[in-house]
Amino acid sequence: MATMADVARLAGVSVSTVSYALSGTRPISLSTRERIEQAMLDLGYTPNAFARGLKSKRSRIIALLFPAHAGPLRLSMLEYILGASDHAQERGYHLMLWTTDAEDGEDLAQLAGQGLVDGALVMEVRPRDPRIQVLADAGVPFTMIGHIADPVGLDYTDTDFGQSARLAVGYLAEQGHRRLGFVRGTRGEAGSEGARLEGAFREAAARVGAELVAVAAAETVDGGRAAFTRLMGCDPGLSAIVAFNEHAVPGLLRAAADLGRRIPEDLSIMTIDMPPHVAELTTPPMTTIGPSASQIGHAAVDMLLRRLDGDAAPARHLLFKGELSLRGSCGPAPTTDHLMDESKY
Amino acid sequence: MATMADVARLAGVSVSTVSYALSGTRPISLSTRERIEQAMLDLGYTPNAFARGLKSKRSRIIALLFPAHAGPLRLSMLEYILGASDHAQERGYHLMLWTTDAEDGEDLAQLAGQGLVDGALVMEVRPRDPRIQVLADAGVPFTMIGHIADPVGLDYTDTDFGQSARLAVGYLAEQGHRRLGFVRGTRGEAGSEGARLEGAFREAAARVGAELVAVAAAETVDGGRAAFTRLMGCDPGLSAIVAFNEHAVPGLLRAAADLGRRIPEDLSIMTIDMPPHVAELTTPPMTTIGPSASQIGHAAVDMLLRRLDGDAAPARHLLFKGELSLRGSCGPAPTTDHLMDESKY
DNA sequence: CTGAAAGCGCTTACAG
DNA sequence: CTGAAAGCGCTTACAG
Repeated sequence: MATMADVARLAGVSVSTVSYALSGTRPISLSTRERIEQAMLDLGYTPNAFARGLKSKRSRIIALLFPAHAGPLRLSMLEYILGASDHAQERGYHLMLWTTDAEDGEDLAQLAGQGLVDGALVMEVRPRDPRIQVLADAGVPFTMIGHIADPVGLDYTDTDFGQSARLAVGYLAEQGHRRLGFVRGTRGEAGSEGARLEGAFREAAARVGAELVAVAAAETVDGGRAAFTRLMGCDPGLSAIVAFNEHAVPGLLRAAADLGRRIPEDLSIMTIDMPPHVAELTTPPMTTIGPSASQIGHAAVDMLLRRLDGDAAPARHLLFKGELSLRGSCGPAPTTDHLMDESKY
Repeated sequence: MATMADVARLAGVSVSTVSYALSGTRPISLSTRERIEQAMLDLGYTPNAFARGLKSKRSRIIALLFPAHAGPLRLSMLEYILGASDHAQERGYHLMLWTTDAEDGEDLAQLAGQGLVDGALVMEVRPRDPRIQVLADAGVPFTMIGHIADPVGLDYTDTDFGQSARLAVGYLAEQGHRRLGFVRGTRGEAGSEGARLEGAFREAAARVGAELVAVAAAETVDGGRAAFTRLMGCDPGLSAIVAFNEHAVPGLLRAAADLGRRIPEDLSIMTIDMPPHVAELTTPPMTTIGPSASQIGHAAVDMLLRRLDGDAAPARHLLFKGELSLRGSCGPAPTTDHLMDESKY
């Protein structure tokens, strides 16, 4: 590999001149610049990333913290990762994947201490996520995708849960649904995504005068079945279910089929954050709601790089609107339910 | 951040002694070692990765080349990535994600030239993949997941297509299927995964005396529908379809339903390389065949690290057996077909 | 068993 | 507009 000294020699200048030509941080005469550029081309020169990082204290590497073992995988996770990675590379940064769970914080402190990364993106953030404190202590700037219970002073990107819930419930209400079910995952502690989204749906339902029962489901087929049974136990008359738990969807569908409930004629089902190709696999294909995961990943990188560029503005919280993708799993509420509803009044 | 000089000062030794204590490359007296370890703990010392990389010419970083825009995403890709990342971290390496397509090779040559990575893992390898030459020219050791048309002298891990095809066809033959359909993706040039797997299925079918018709399908719902129509046009009597194209599965299922073909009573469908949670989404759930993606990612890292440790053995080709996961989408061949078959003789 | 010193390839004040 | 030189924080012969 050619070094900067090689380039300087070939161009007949000093290494510092080569360095300045490369960074553009001081004026270089045209003829000198041209000789340097030619020399770099001739030698196939690429600056050594380690020397640069050692001296400049900037590595142009950002870490993506993804706790791979914290739960089942979903395709949307890959979309976040690729959205972030693509944009980091566009901006001239490398993206390093840290998949150790680092729950104890020990490993993560190690990693952060190496000075390898300029900043970090934190995925799958939980209400009291120990990683946040570790990063703060290590002085590593970071942006969250999602957020901890108390995100004051911290940058994050997230789904606009309020808007998503209003959009979903509004659509279902238009279709005549007045009794809704909501299924989240098992990790529903206060402040978790599941809990926040459930709250948003409750509010949205109240706003349109609909009833809502919510249950948690394990991220398995049986979990979905059990959730369906519990929902129907709570409200046998519910006509639509919103699932914030991709892995419970097969169980929901099968339990419904076992009871002879046709979808969408007897029961509507909507899923949150399920990518199109996955949504097409069910029969009928799933109507879904959610923001673009790759867009969120992209925006998280932008937020982080802004901090790395020295922006000292107050913390930003960037929310992304969910979009409704109509497929076949939602339809008008069944008429019999309408009659039942009306007979109550 | 504490430096090695800080540790040396606190422990009352020279920096070189600290360095040797850390690397273990020369004997250090117990008392000295203890003082050094205590000092490192007290200071929360972590070696600076850049200084280490600059001096030692080893970064302990490997790149994972994943062309994010080369086609639609599948969950198994995330499994490869996480399998590789996890194992790299276990072995003390960092994994850097390179998702630029780098088809022209220019970007990739840039990246490889920075000296940032000790080696690379190449995913989604195509028969004549320009990335391979770029890496070879840059002197970056690498391991492929999949392989180019002529992989002589190159390390790779891959699915054992022959075994997978024999297992799949053997199972279908046991169930009485004698006329099979095969659906691959659009990129079916000679030497591609699709072409190789198709060849393996042809051989396996011939071995058990079954007929096989193969078609390509676009990675869309409509692509799947069109493929179904073409298959049925070629052989209206086929009773089982193997899909090496996850994205075409919804179209296949719907086209079959449109013709009133029940699954699995009238038609069996099997999918290659579809993760369990995705396989559960269809009705009935998909019977699948394939190796563990995370295992392949893990093994690819092992292969690469062995080279980085100086292993000069001949190139290794490591094939992984596919496993059959029986779910609901395959069953015995319909009896009417049996009768039709027999009436021919 | 331990230390002093050179040097990896850059960046960046300092000097002209 | 350009150069000589210090120094980033390590590793590793060289010397004892």
